[in-house]
Amino acid sequence: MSDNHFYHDYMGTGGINTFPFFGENPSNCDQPIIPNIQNQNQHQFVPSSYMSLTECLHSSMDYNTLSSAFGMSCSSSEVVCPHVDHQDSSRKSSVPVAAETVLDSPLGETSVEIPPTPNSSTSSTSNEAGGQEDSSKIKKHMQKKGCQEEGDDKSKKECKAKKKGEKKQKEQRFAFMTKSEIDNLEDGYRWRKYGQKTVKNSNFPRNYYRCTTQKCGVKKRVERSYEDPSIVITTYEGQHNHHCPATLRGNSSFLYSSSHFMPNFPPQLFAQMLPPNNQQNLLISSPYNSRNNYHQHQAGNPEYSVFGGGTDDASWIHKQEPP
DNA sequence: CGGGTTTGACCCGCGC
DNA sequence: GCGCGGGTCAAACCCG
Repeated sequence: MSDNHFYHDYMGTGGINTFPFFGENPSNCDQPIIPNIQNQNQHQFVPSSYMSLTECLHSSMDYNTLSSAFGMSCSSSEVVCPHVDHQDSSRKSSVPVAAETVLDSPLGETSVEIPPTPNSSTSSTSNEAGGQEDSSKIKKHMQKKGCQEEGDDKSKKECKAKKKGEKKQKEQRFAFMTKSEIDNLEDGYRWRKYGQKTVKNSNFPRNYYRCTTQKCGVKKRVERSYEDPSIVITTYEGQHNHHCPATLRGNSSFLYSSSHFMPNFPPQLFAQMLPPNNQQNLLISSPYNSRNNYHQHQAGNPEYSVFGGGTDDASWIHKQEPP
């Protein structure tokens, strides 16, 4: 089993598909595959040779491009791990998908992209992530008090009708697997745990976290693979509408890169842009890695493509030395 | 005392 | 309609 995988599920396509970089067989998870983005001819952010992370971030590549490179099309925007969702794929496949995705430019400017899909009748901004949570809270509150207190059948019916109308929109999601002994991997953001559930067919509970920043509705789920307990599956939902707190403390070019330029993009994703064949890769531990280790790796090193392995967090990225 | 965690209860969507 | 399972709430608790 490799240590670093991404899976992709195209929501709304009627079933679970794997992340494009992994081919068509979900069971391919055992084969570590570095994204060959060059082959994704519709994606233009990768030049003829691999670029450095910094180059990537300073290039015309934006969240949009990146997200599409990762298969996060705007109309189908969930990346999931089959280990997590296979067991429940029948449910998932019928979940409606948000028709639009909020994308952040490399400079942190938020833009709204509305894809030309029939479902794209609404639009949203990243700030609505928090608003969505607020509304759901209100909704809950209404359910518990408002609707019940009003009492008469008419208002109850109206309440129900309203609920039917406002079908819950799915936030953009993606999941990744990391080999780690630590469940809650440090990613620079501050999270508050709000729930824990036992998962069917798994000995390990699933933990629910919410970004502690006010009005940021980003959530993440953390669980261990029931197939390989050493693997942590982290699922992010939504997009941060603020800078990474660790960035604000300001202590690393890495944070600057991943969080300033692409504040909503988890650092771990950058690890997927690794050049598979460059000779000198620096594995840089994240500055918010408590151990603050720095490691140098060579191509062919068995630890290559491992991020998080050997330390207590998975926030490593590879950096290509300039030619 | 404020902020985070725990955990039982509740809600909701889905399949049967 | 019912039961199941995932997701969320919120009171109680913990900790620095």
